[in-house]
Amino acid sequence: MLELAVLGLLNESPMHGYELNKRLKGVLGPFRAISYGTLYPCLNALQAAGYITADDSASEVGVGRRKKTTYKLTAEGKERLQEQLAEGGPSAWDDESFGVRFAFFAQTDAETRLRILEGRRSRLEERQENATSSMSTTRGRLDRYTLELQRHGLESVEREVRWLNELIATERAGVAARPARTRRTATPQTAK
Amino acid sequence: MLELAVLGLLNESPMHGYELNKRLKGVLGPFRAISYGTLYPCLNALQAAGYITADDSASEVGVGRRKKTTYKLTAEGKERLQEQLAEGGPSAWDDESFGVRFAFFAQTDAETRLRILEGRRSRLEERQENATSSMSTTRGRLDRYTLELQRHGLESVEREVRWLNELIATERAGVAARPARTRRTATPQTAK
DNA sequence: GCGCGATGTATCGACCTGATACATCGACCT
DNA sequence: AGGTCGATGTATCAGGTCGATACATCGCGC
Repeated sequence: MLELAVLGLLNESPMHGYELNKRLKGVLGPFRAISYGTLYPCLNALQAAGYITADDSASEVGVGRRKKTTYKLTAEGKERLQEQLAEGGPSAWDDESFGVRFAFFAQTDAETRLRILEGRRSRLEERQENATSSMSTTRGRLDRYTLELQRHGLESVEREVRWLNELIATERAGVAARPARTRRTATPQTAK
Repeated sequence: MLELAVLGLLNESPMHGYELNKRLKGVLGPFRAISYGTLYPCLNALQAAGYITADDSASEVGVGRRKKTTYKLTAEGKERLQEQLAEGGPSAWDDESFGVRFAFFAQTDAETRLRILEGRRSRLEERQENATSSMSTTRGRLDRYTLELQRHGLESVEREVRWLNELIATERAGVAARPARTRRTATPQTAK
């Protein structure tokens, strides 16, 4: 999750932890930043796994120099990123994950984009059912505020579904225009 | 946070951990349930602090009886709940907290309701500014999808602000109708 | 009489957050 | 020059939370 975001950002250009964090909040939401207590351990793990390198540019000029560490993707890191982007499984429809996956859609192939969009939509529809069924169960026994909160929540979900519908339609139109061309030996998909 | 939700729910009626968890998901979002790994430790802490009691109804009929623990608010617990409800500080405008605070608005006095609603709104407006300013900074350098994500996020925030505006208007009208009557010696407010 | 899904309690490792600490840099003020 | 202040930059830790997992009982239908 965070791993994907970091890899994707570093793929655009190498940068410091601090800048990474700022860019991250533009990608994760676009609100909601993550904390350094999460980022730095993640960076260390990524480095240990060989997906990124950490150039410590302080070697010059001896003491007192400000510590700056520039992180860069390795070849393995790029491969890893491609893997992650291609994998559009159920974990990608979560609130948290979806935003990140979507943010890197430009680097994702059309098939995966569609799968993620549709997965997200069905996840949302599932929620609508849960909510409406639980509302009819507790029929009228809630106070005004609780009711209003649920109504607003439900409306938000409906809005997101409509948004997804538009996106899906656009994607399909795009796919129809240049059919299944992703410059890659199409791994034979089991139809539907 | 979770503490408030548990206290508020138990104030309506005593219940088991399992039911508590189900009700919680009706209150926290109304999506997003919390896990038992969070709930039970919290219940234990609450019990240790003397805010709730845990009646273990298995004492009868000897062995093999199914374990059921009914949690109930104590007098201290009710006091604690009132404290928590009255305290409408900055921590209450967070995404997570706000939903819970709102769900118990029926038990909250009008003044606090208004403070929380307005605090939430200013929090949201702050976000709008951040987002729009960072958008003009990175002017045009984002791809189509990132842009679309930000646009949608911003639109959601705008919608919530409008929602809050309506709620605030309603609250004010209500306060105007029965002026400052909360059956409680009005602690002399510094005007405005 | 037997399986199966809902009810019910509980814990553990892995992960994340918010607070905190420390240090340097550039810019502006006096 | 000297000073303060906010942004940049790296890092850790206690405490809280999640998801998975384990166990056991209840009521129901077949």
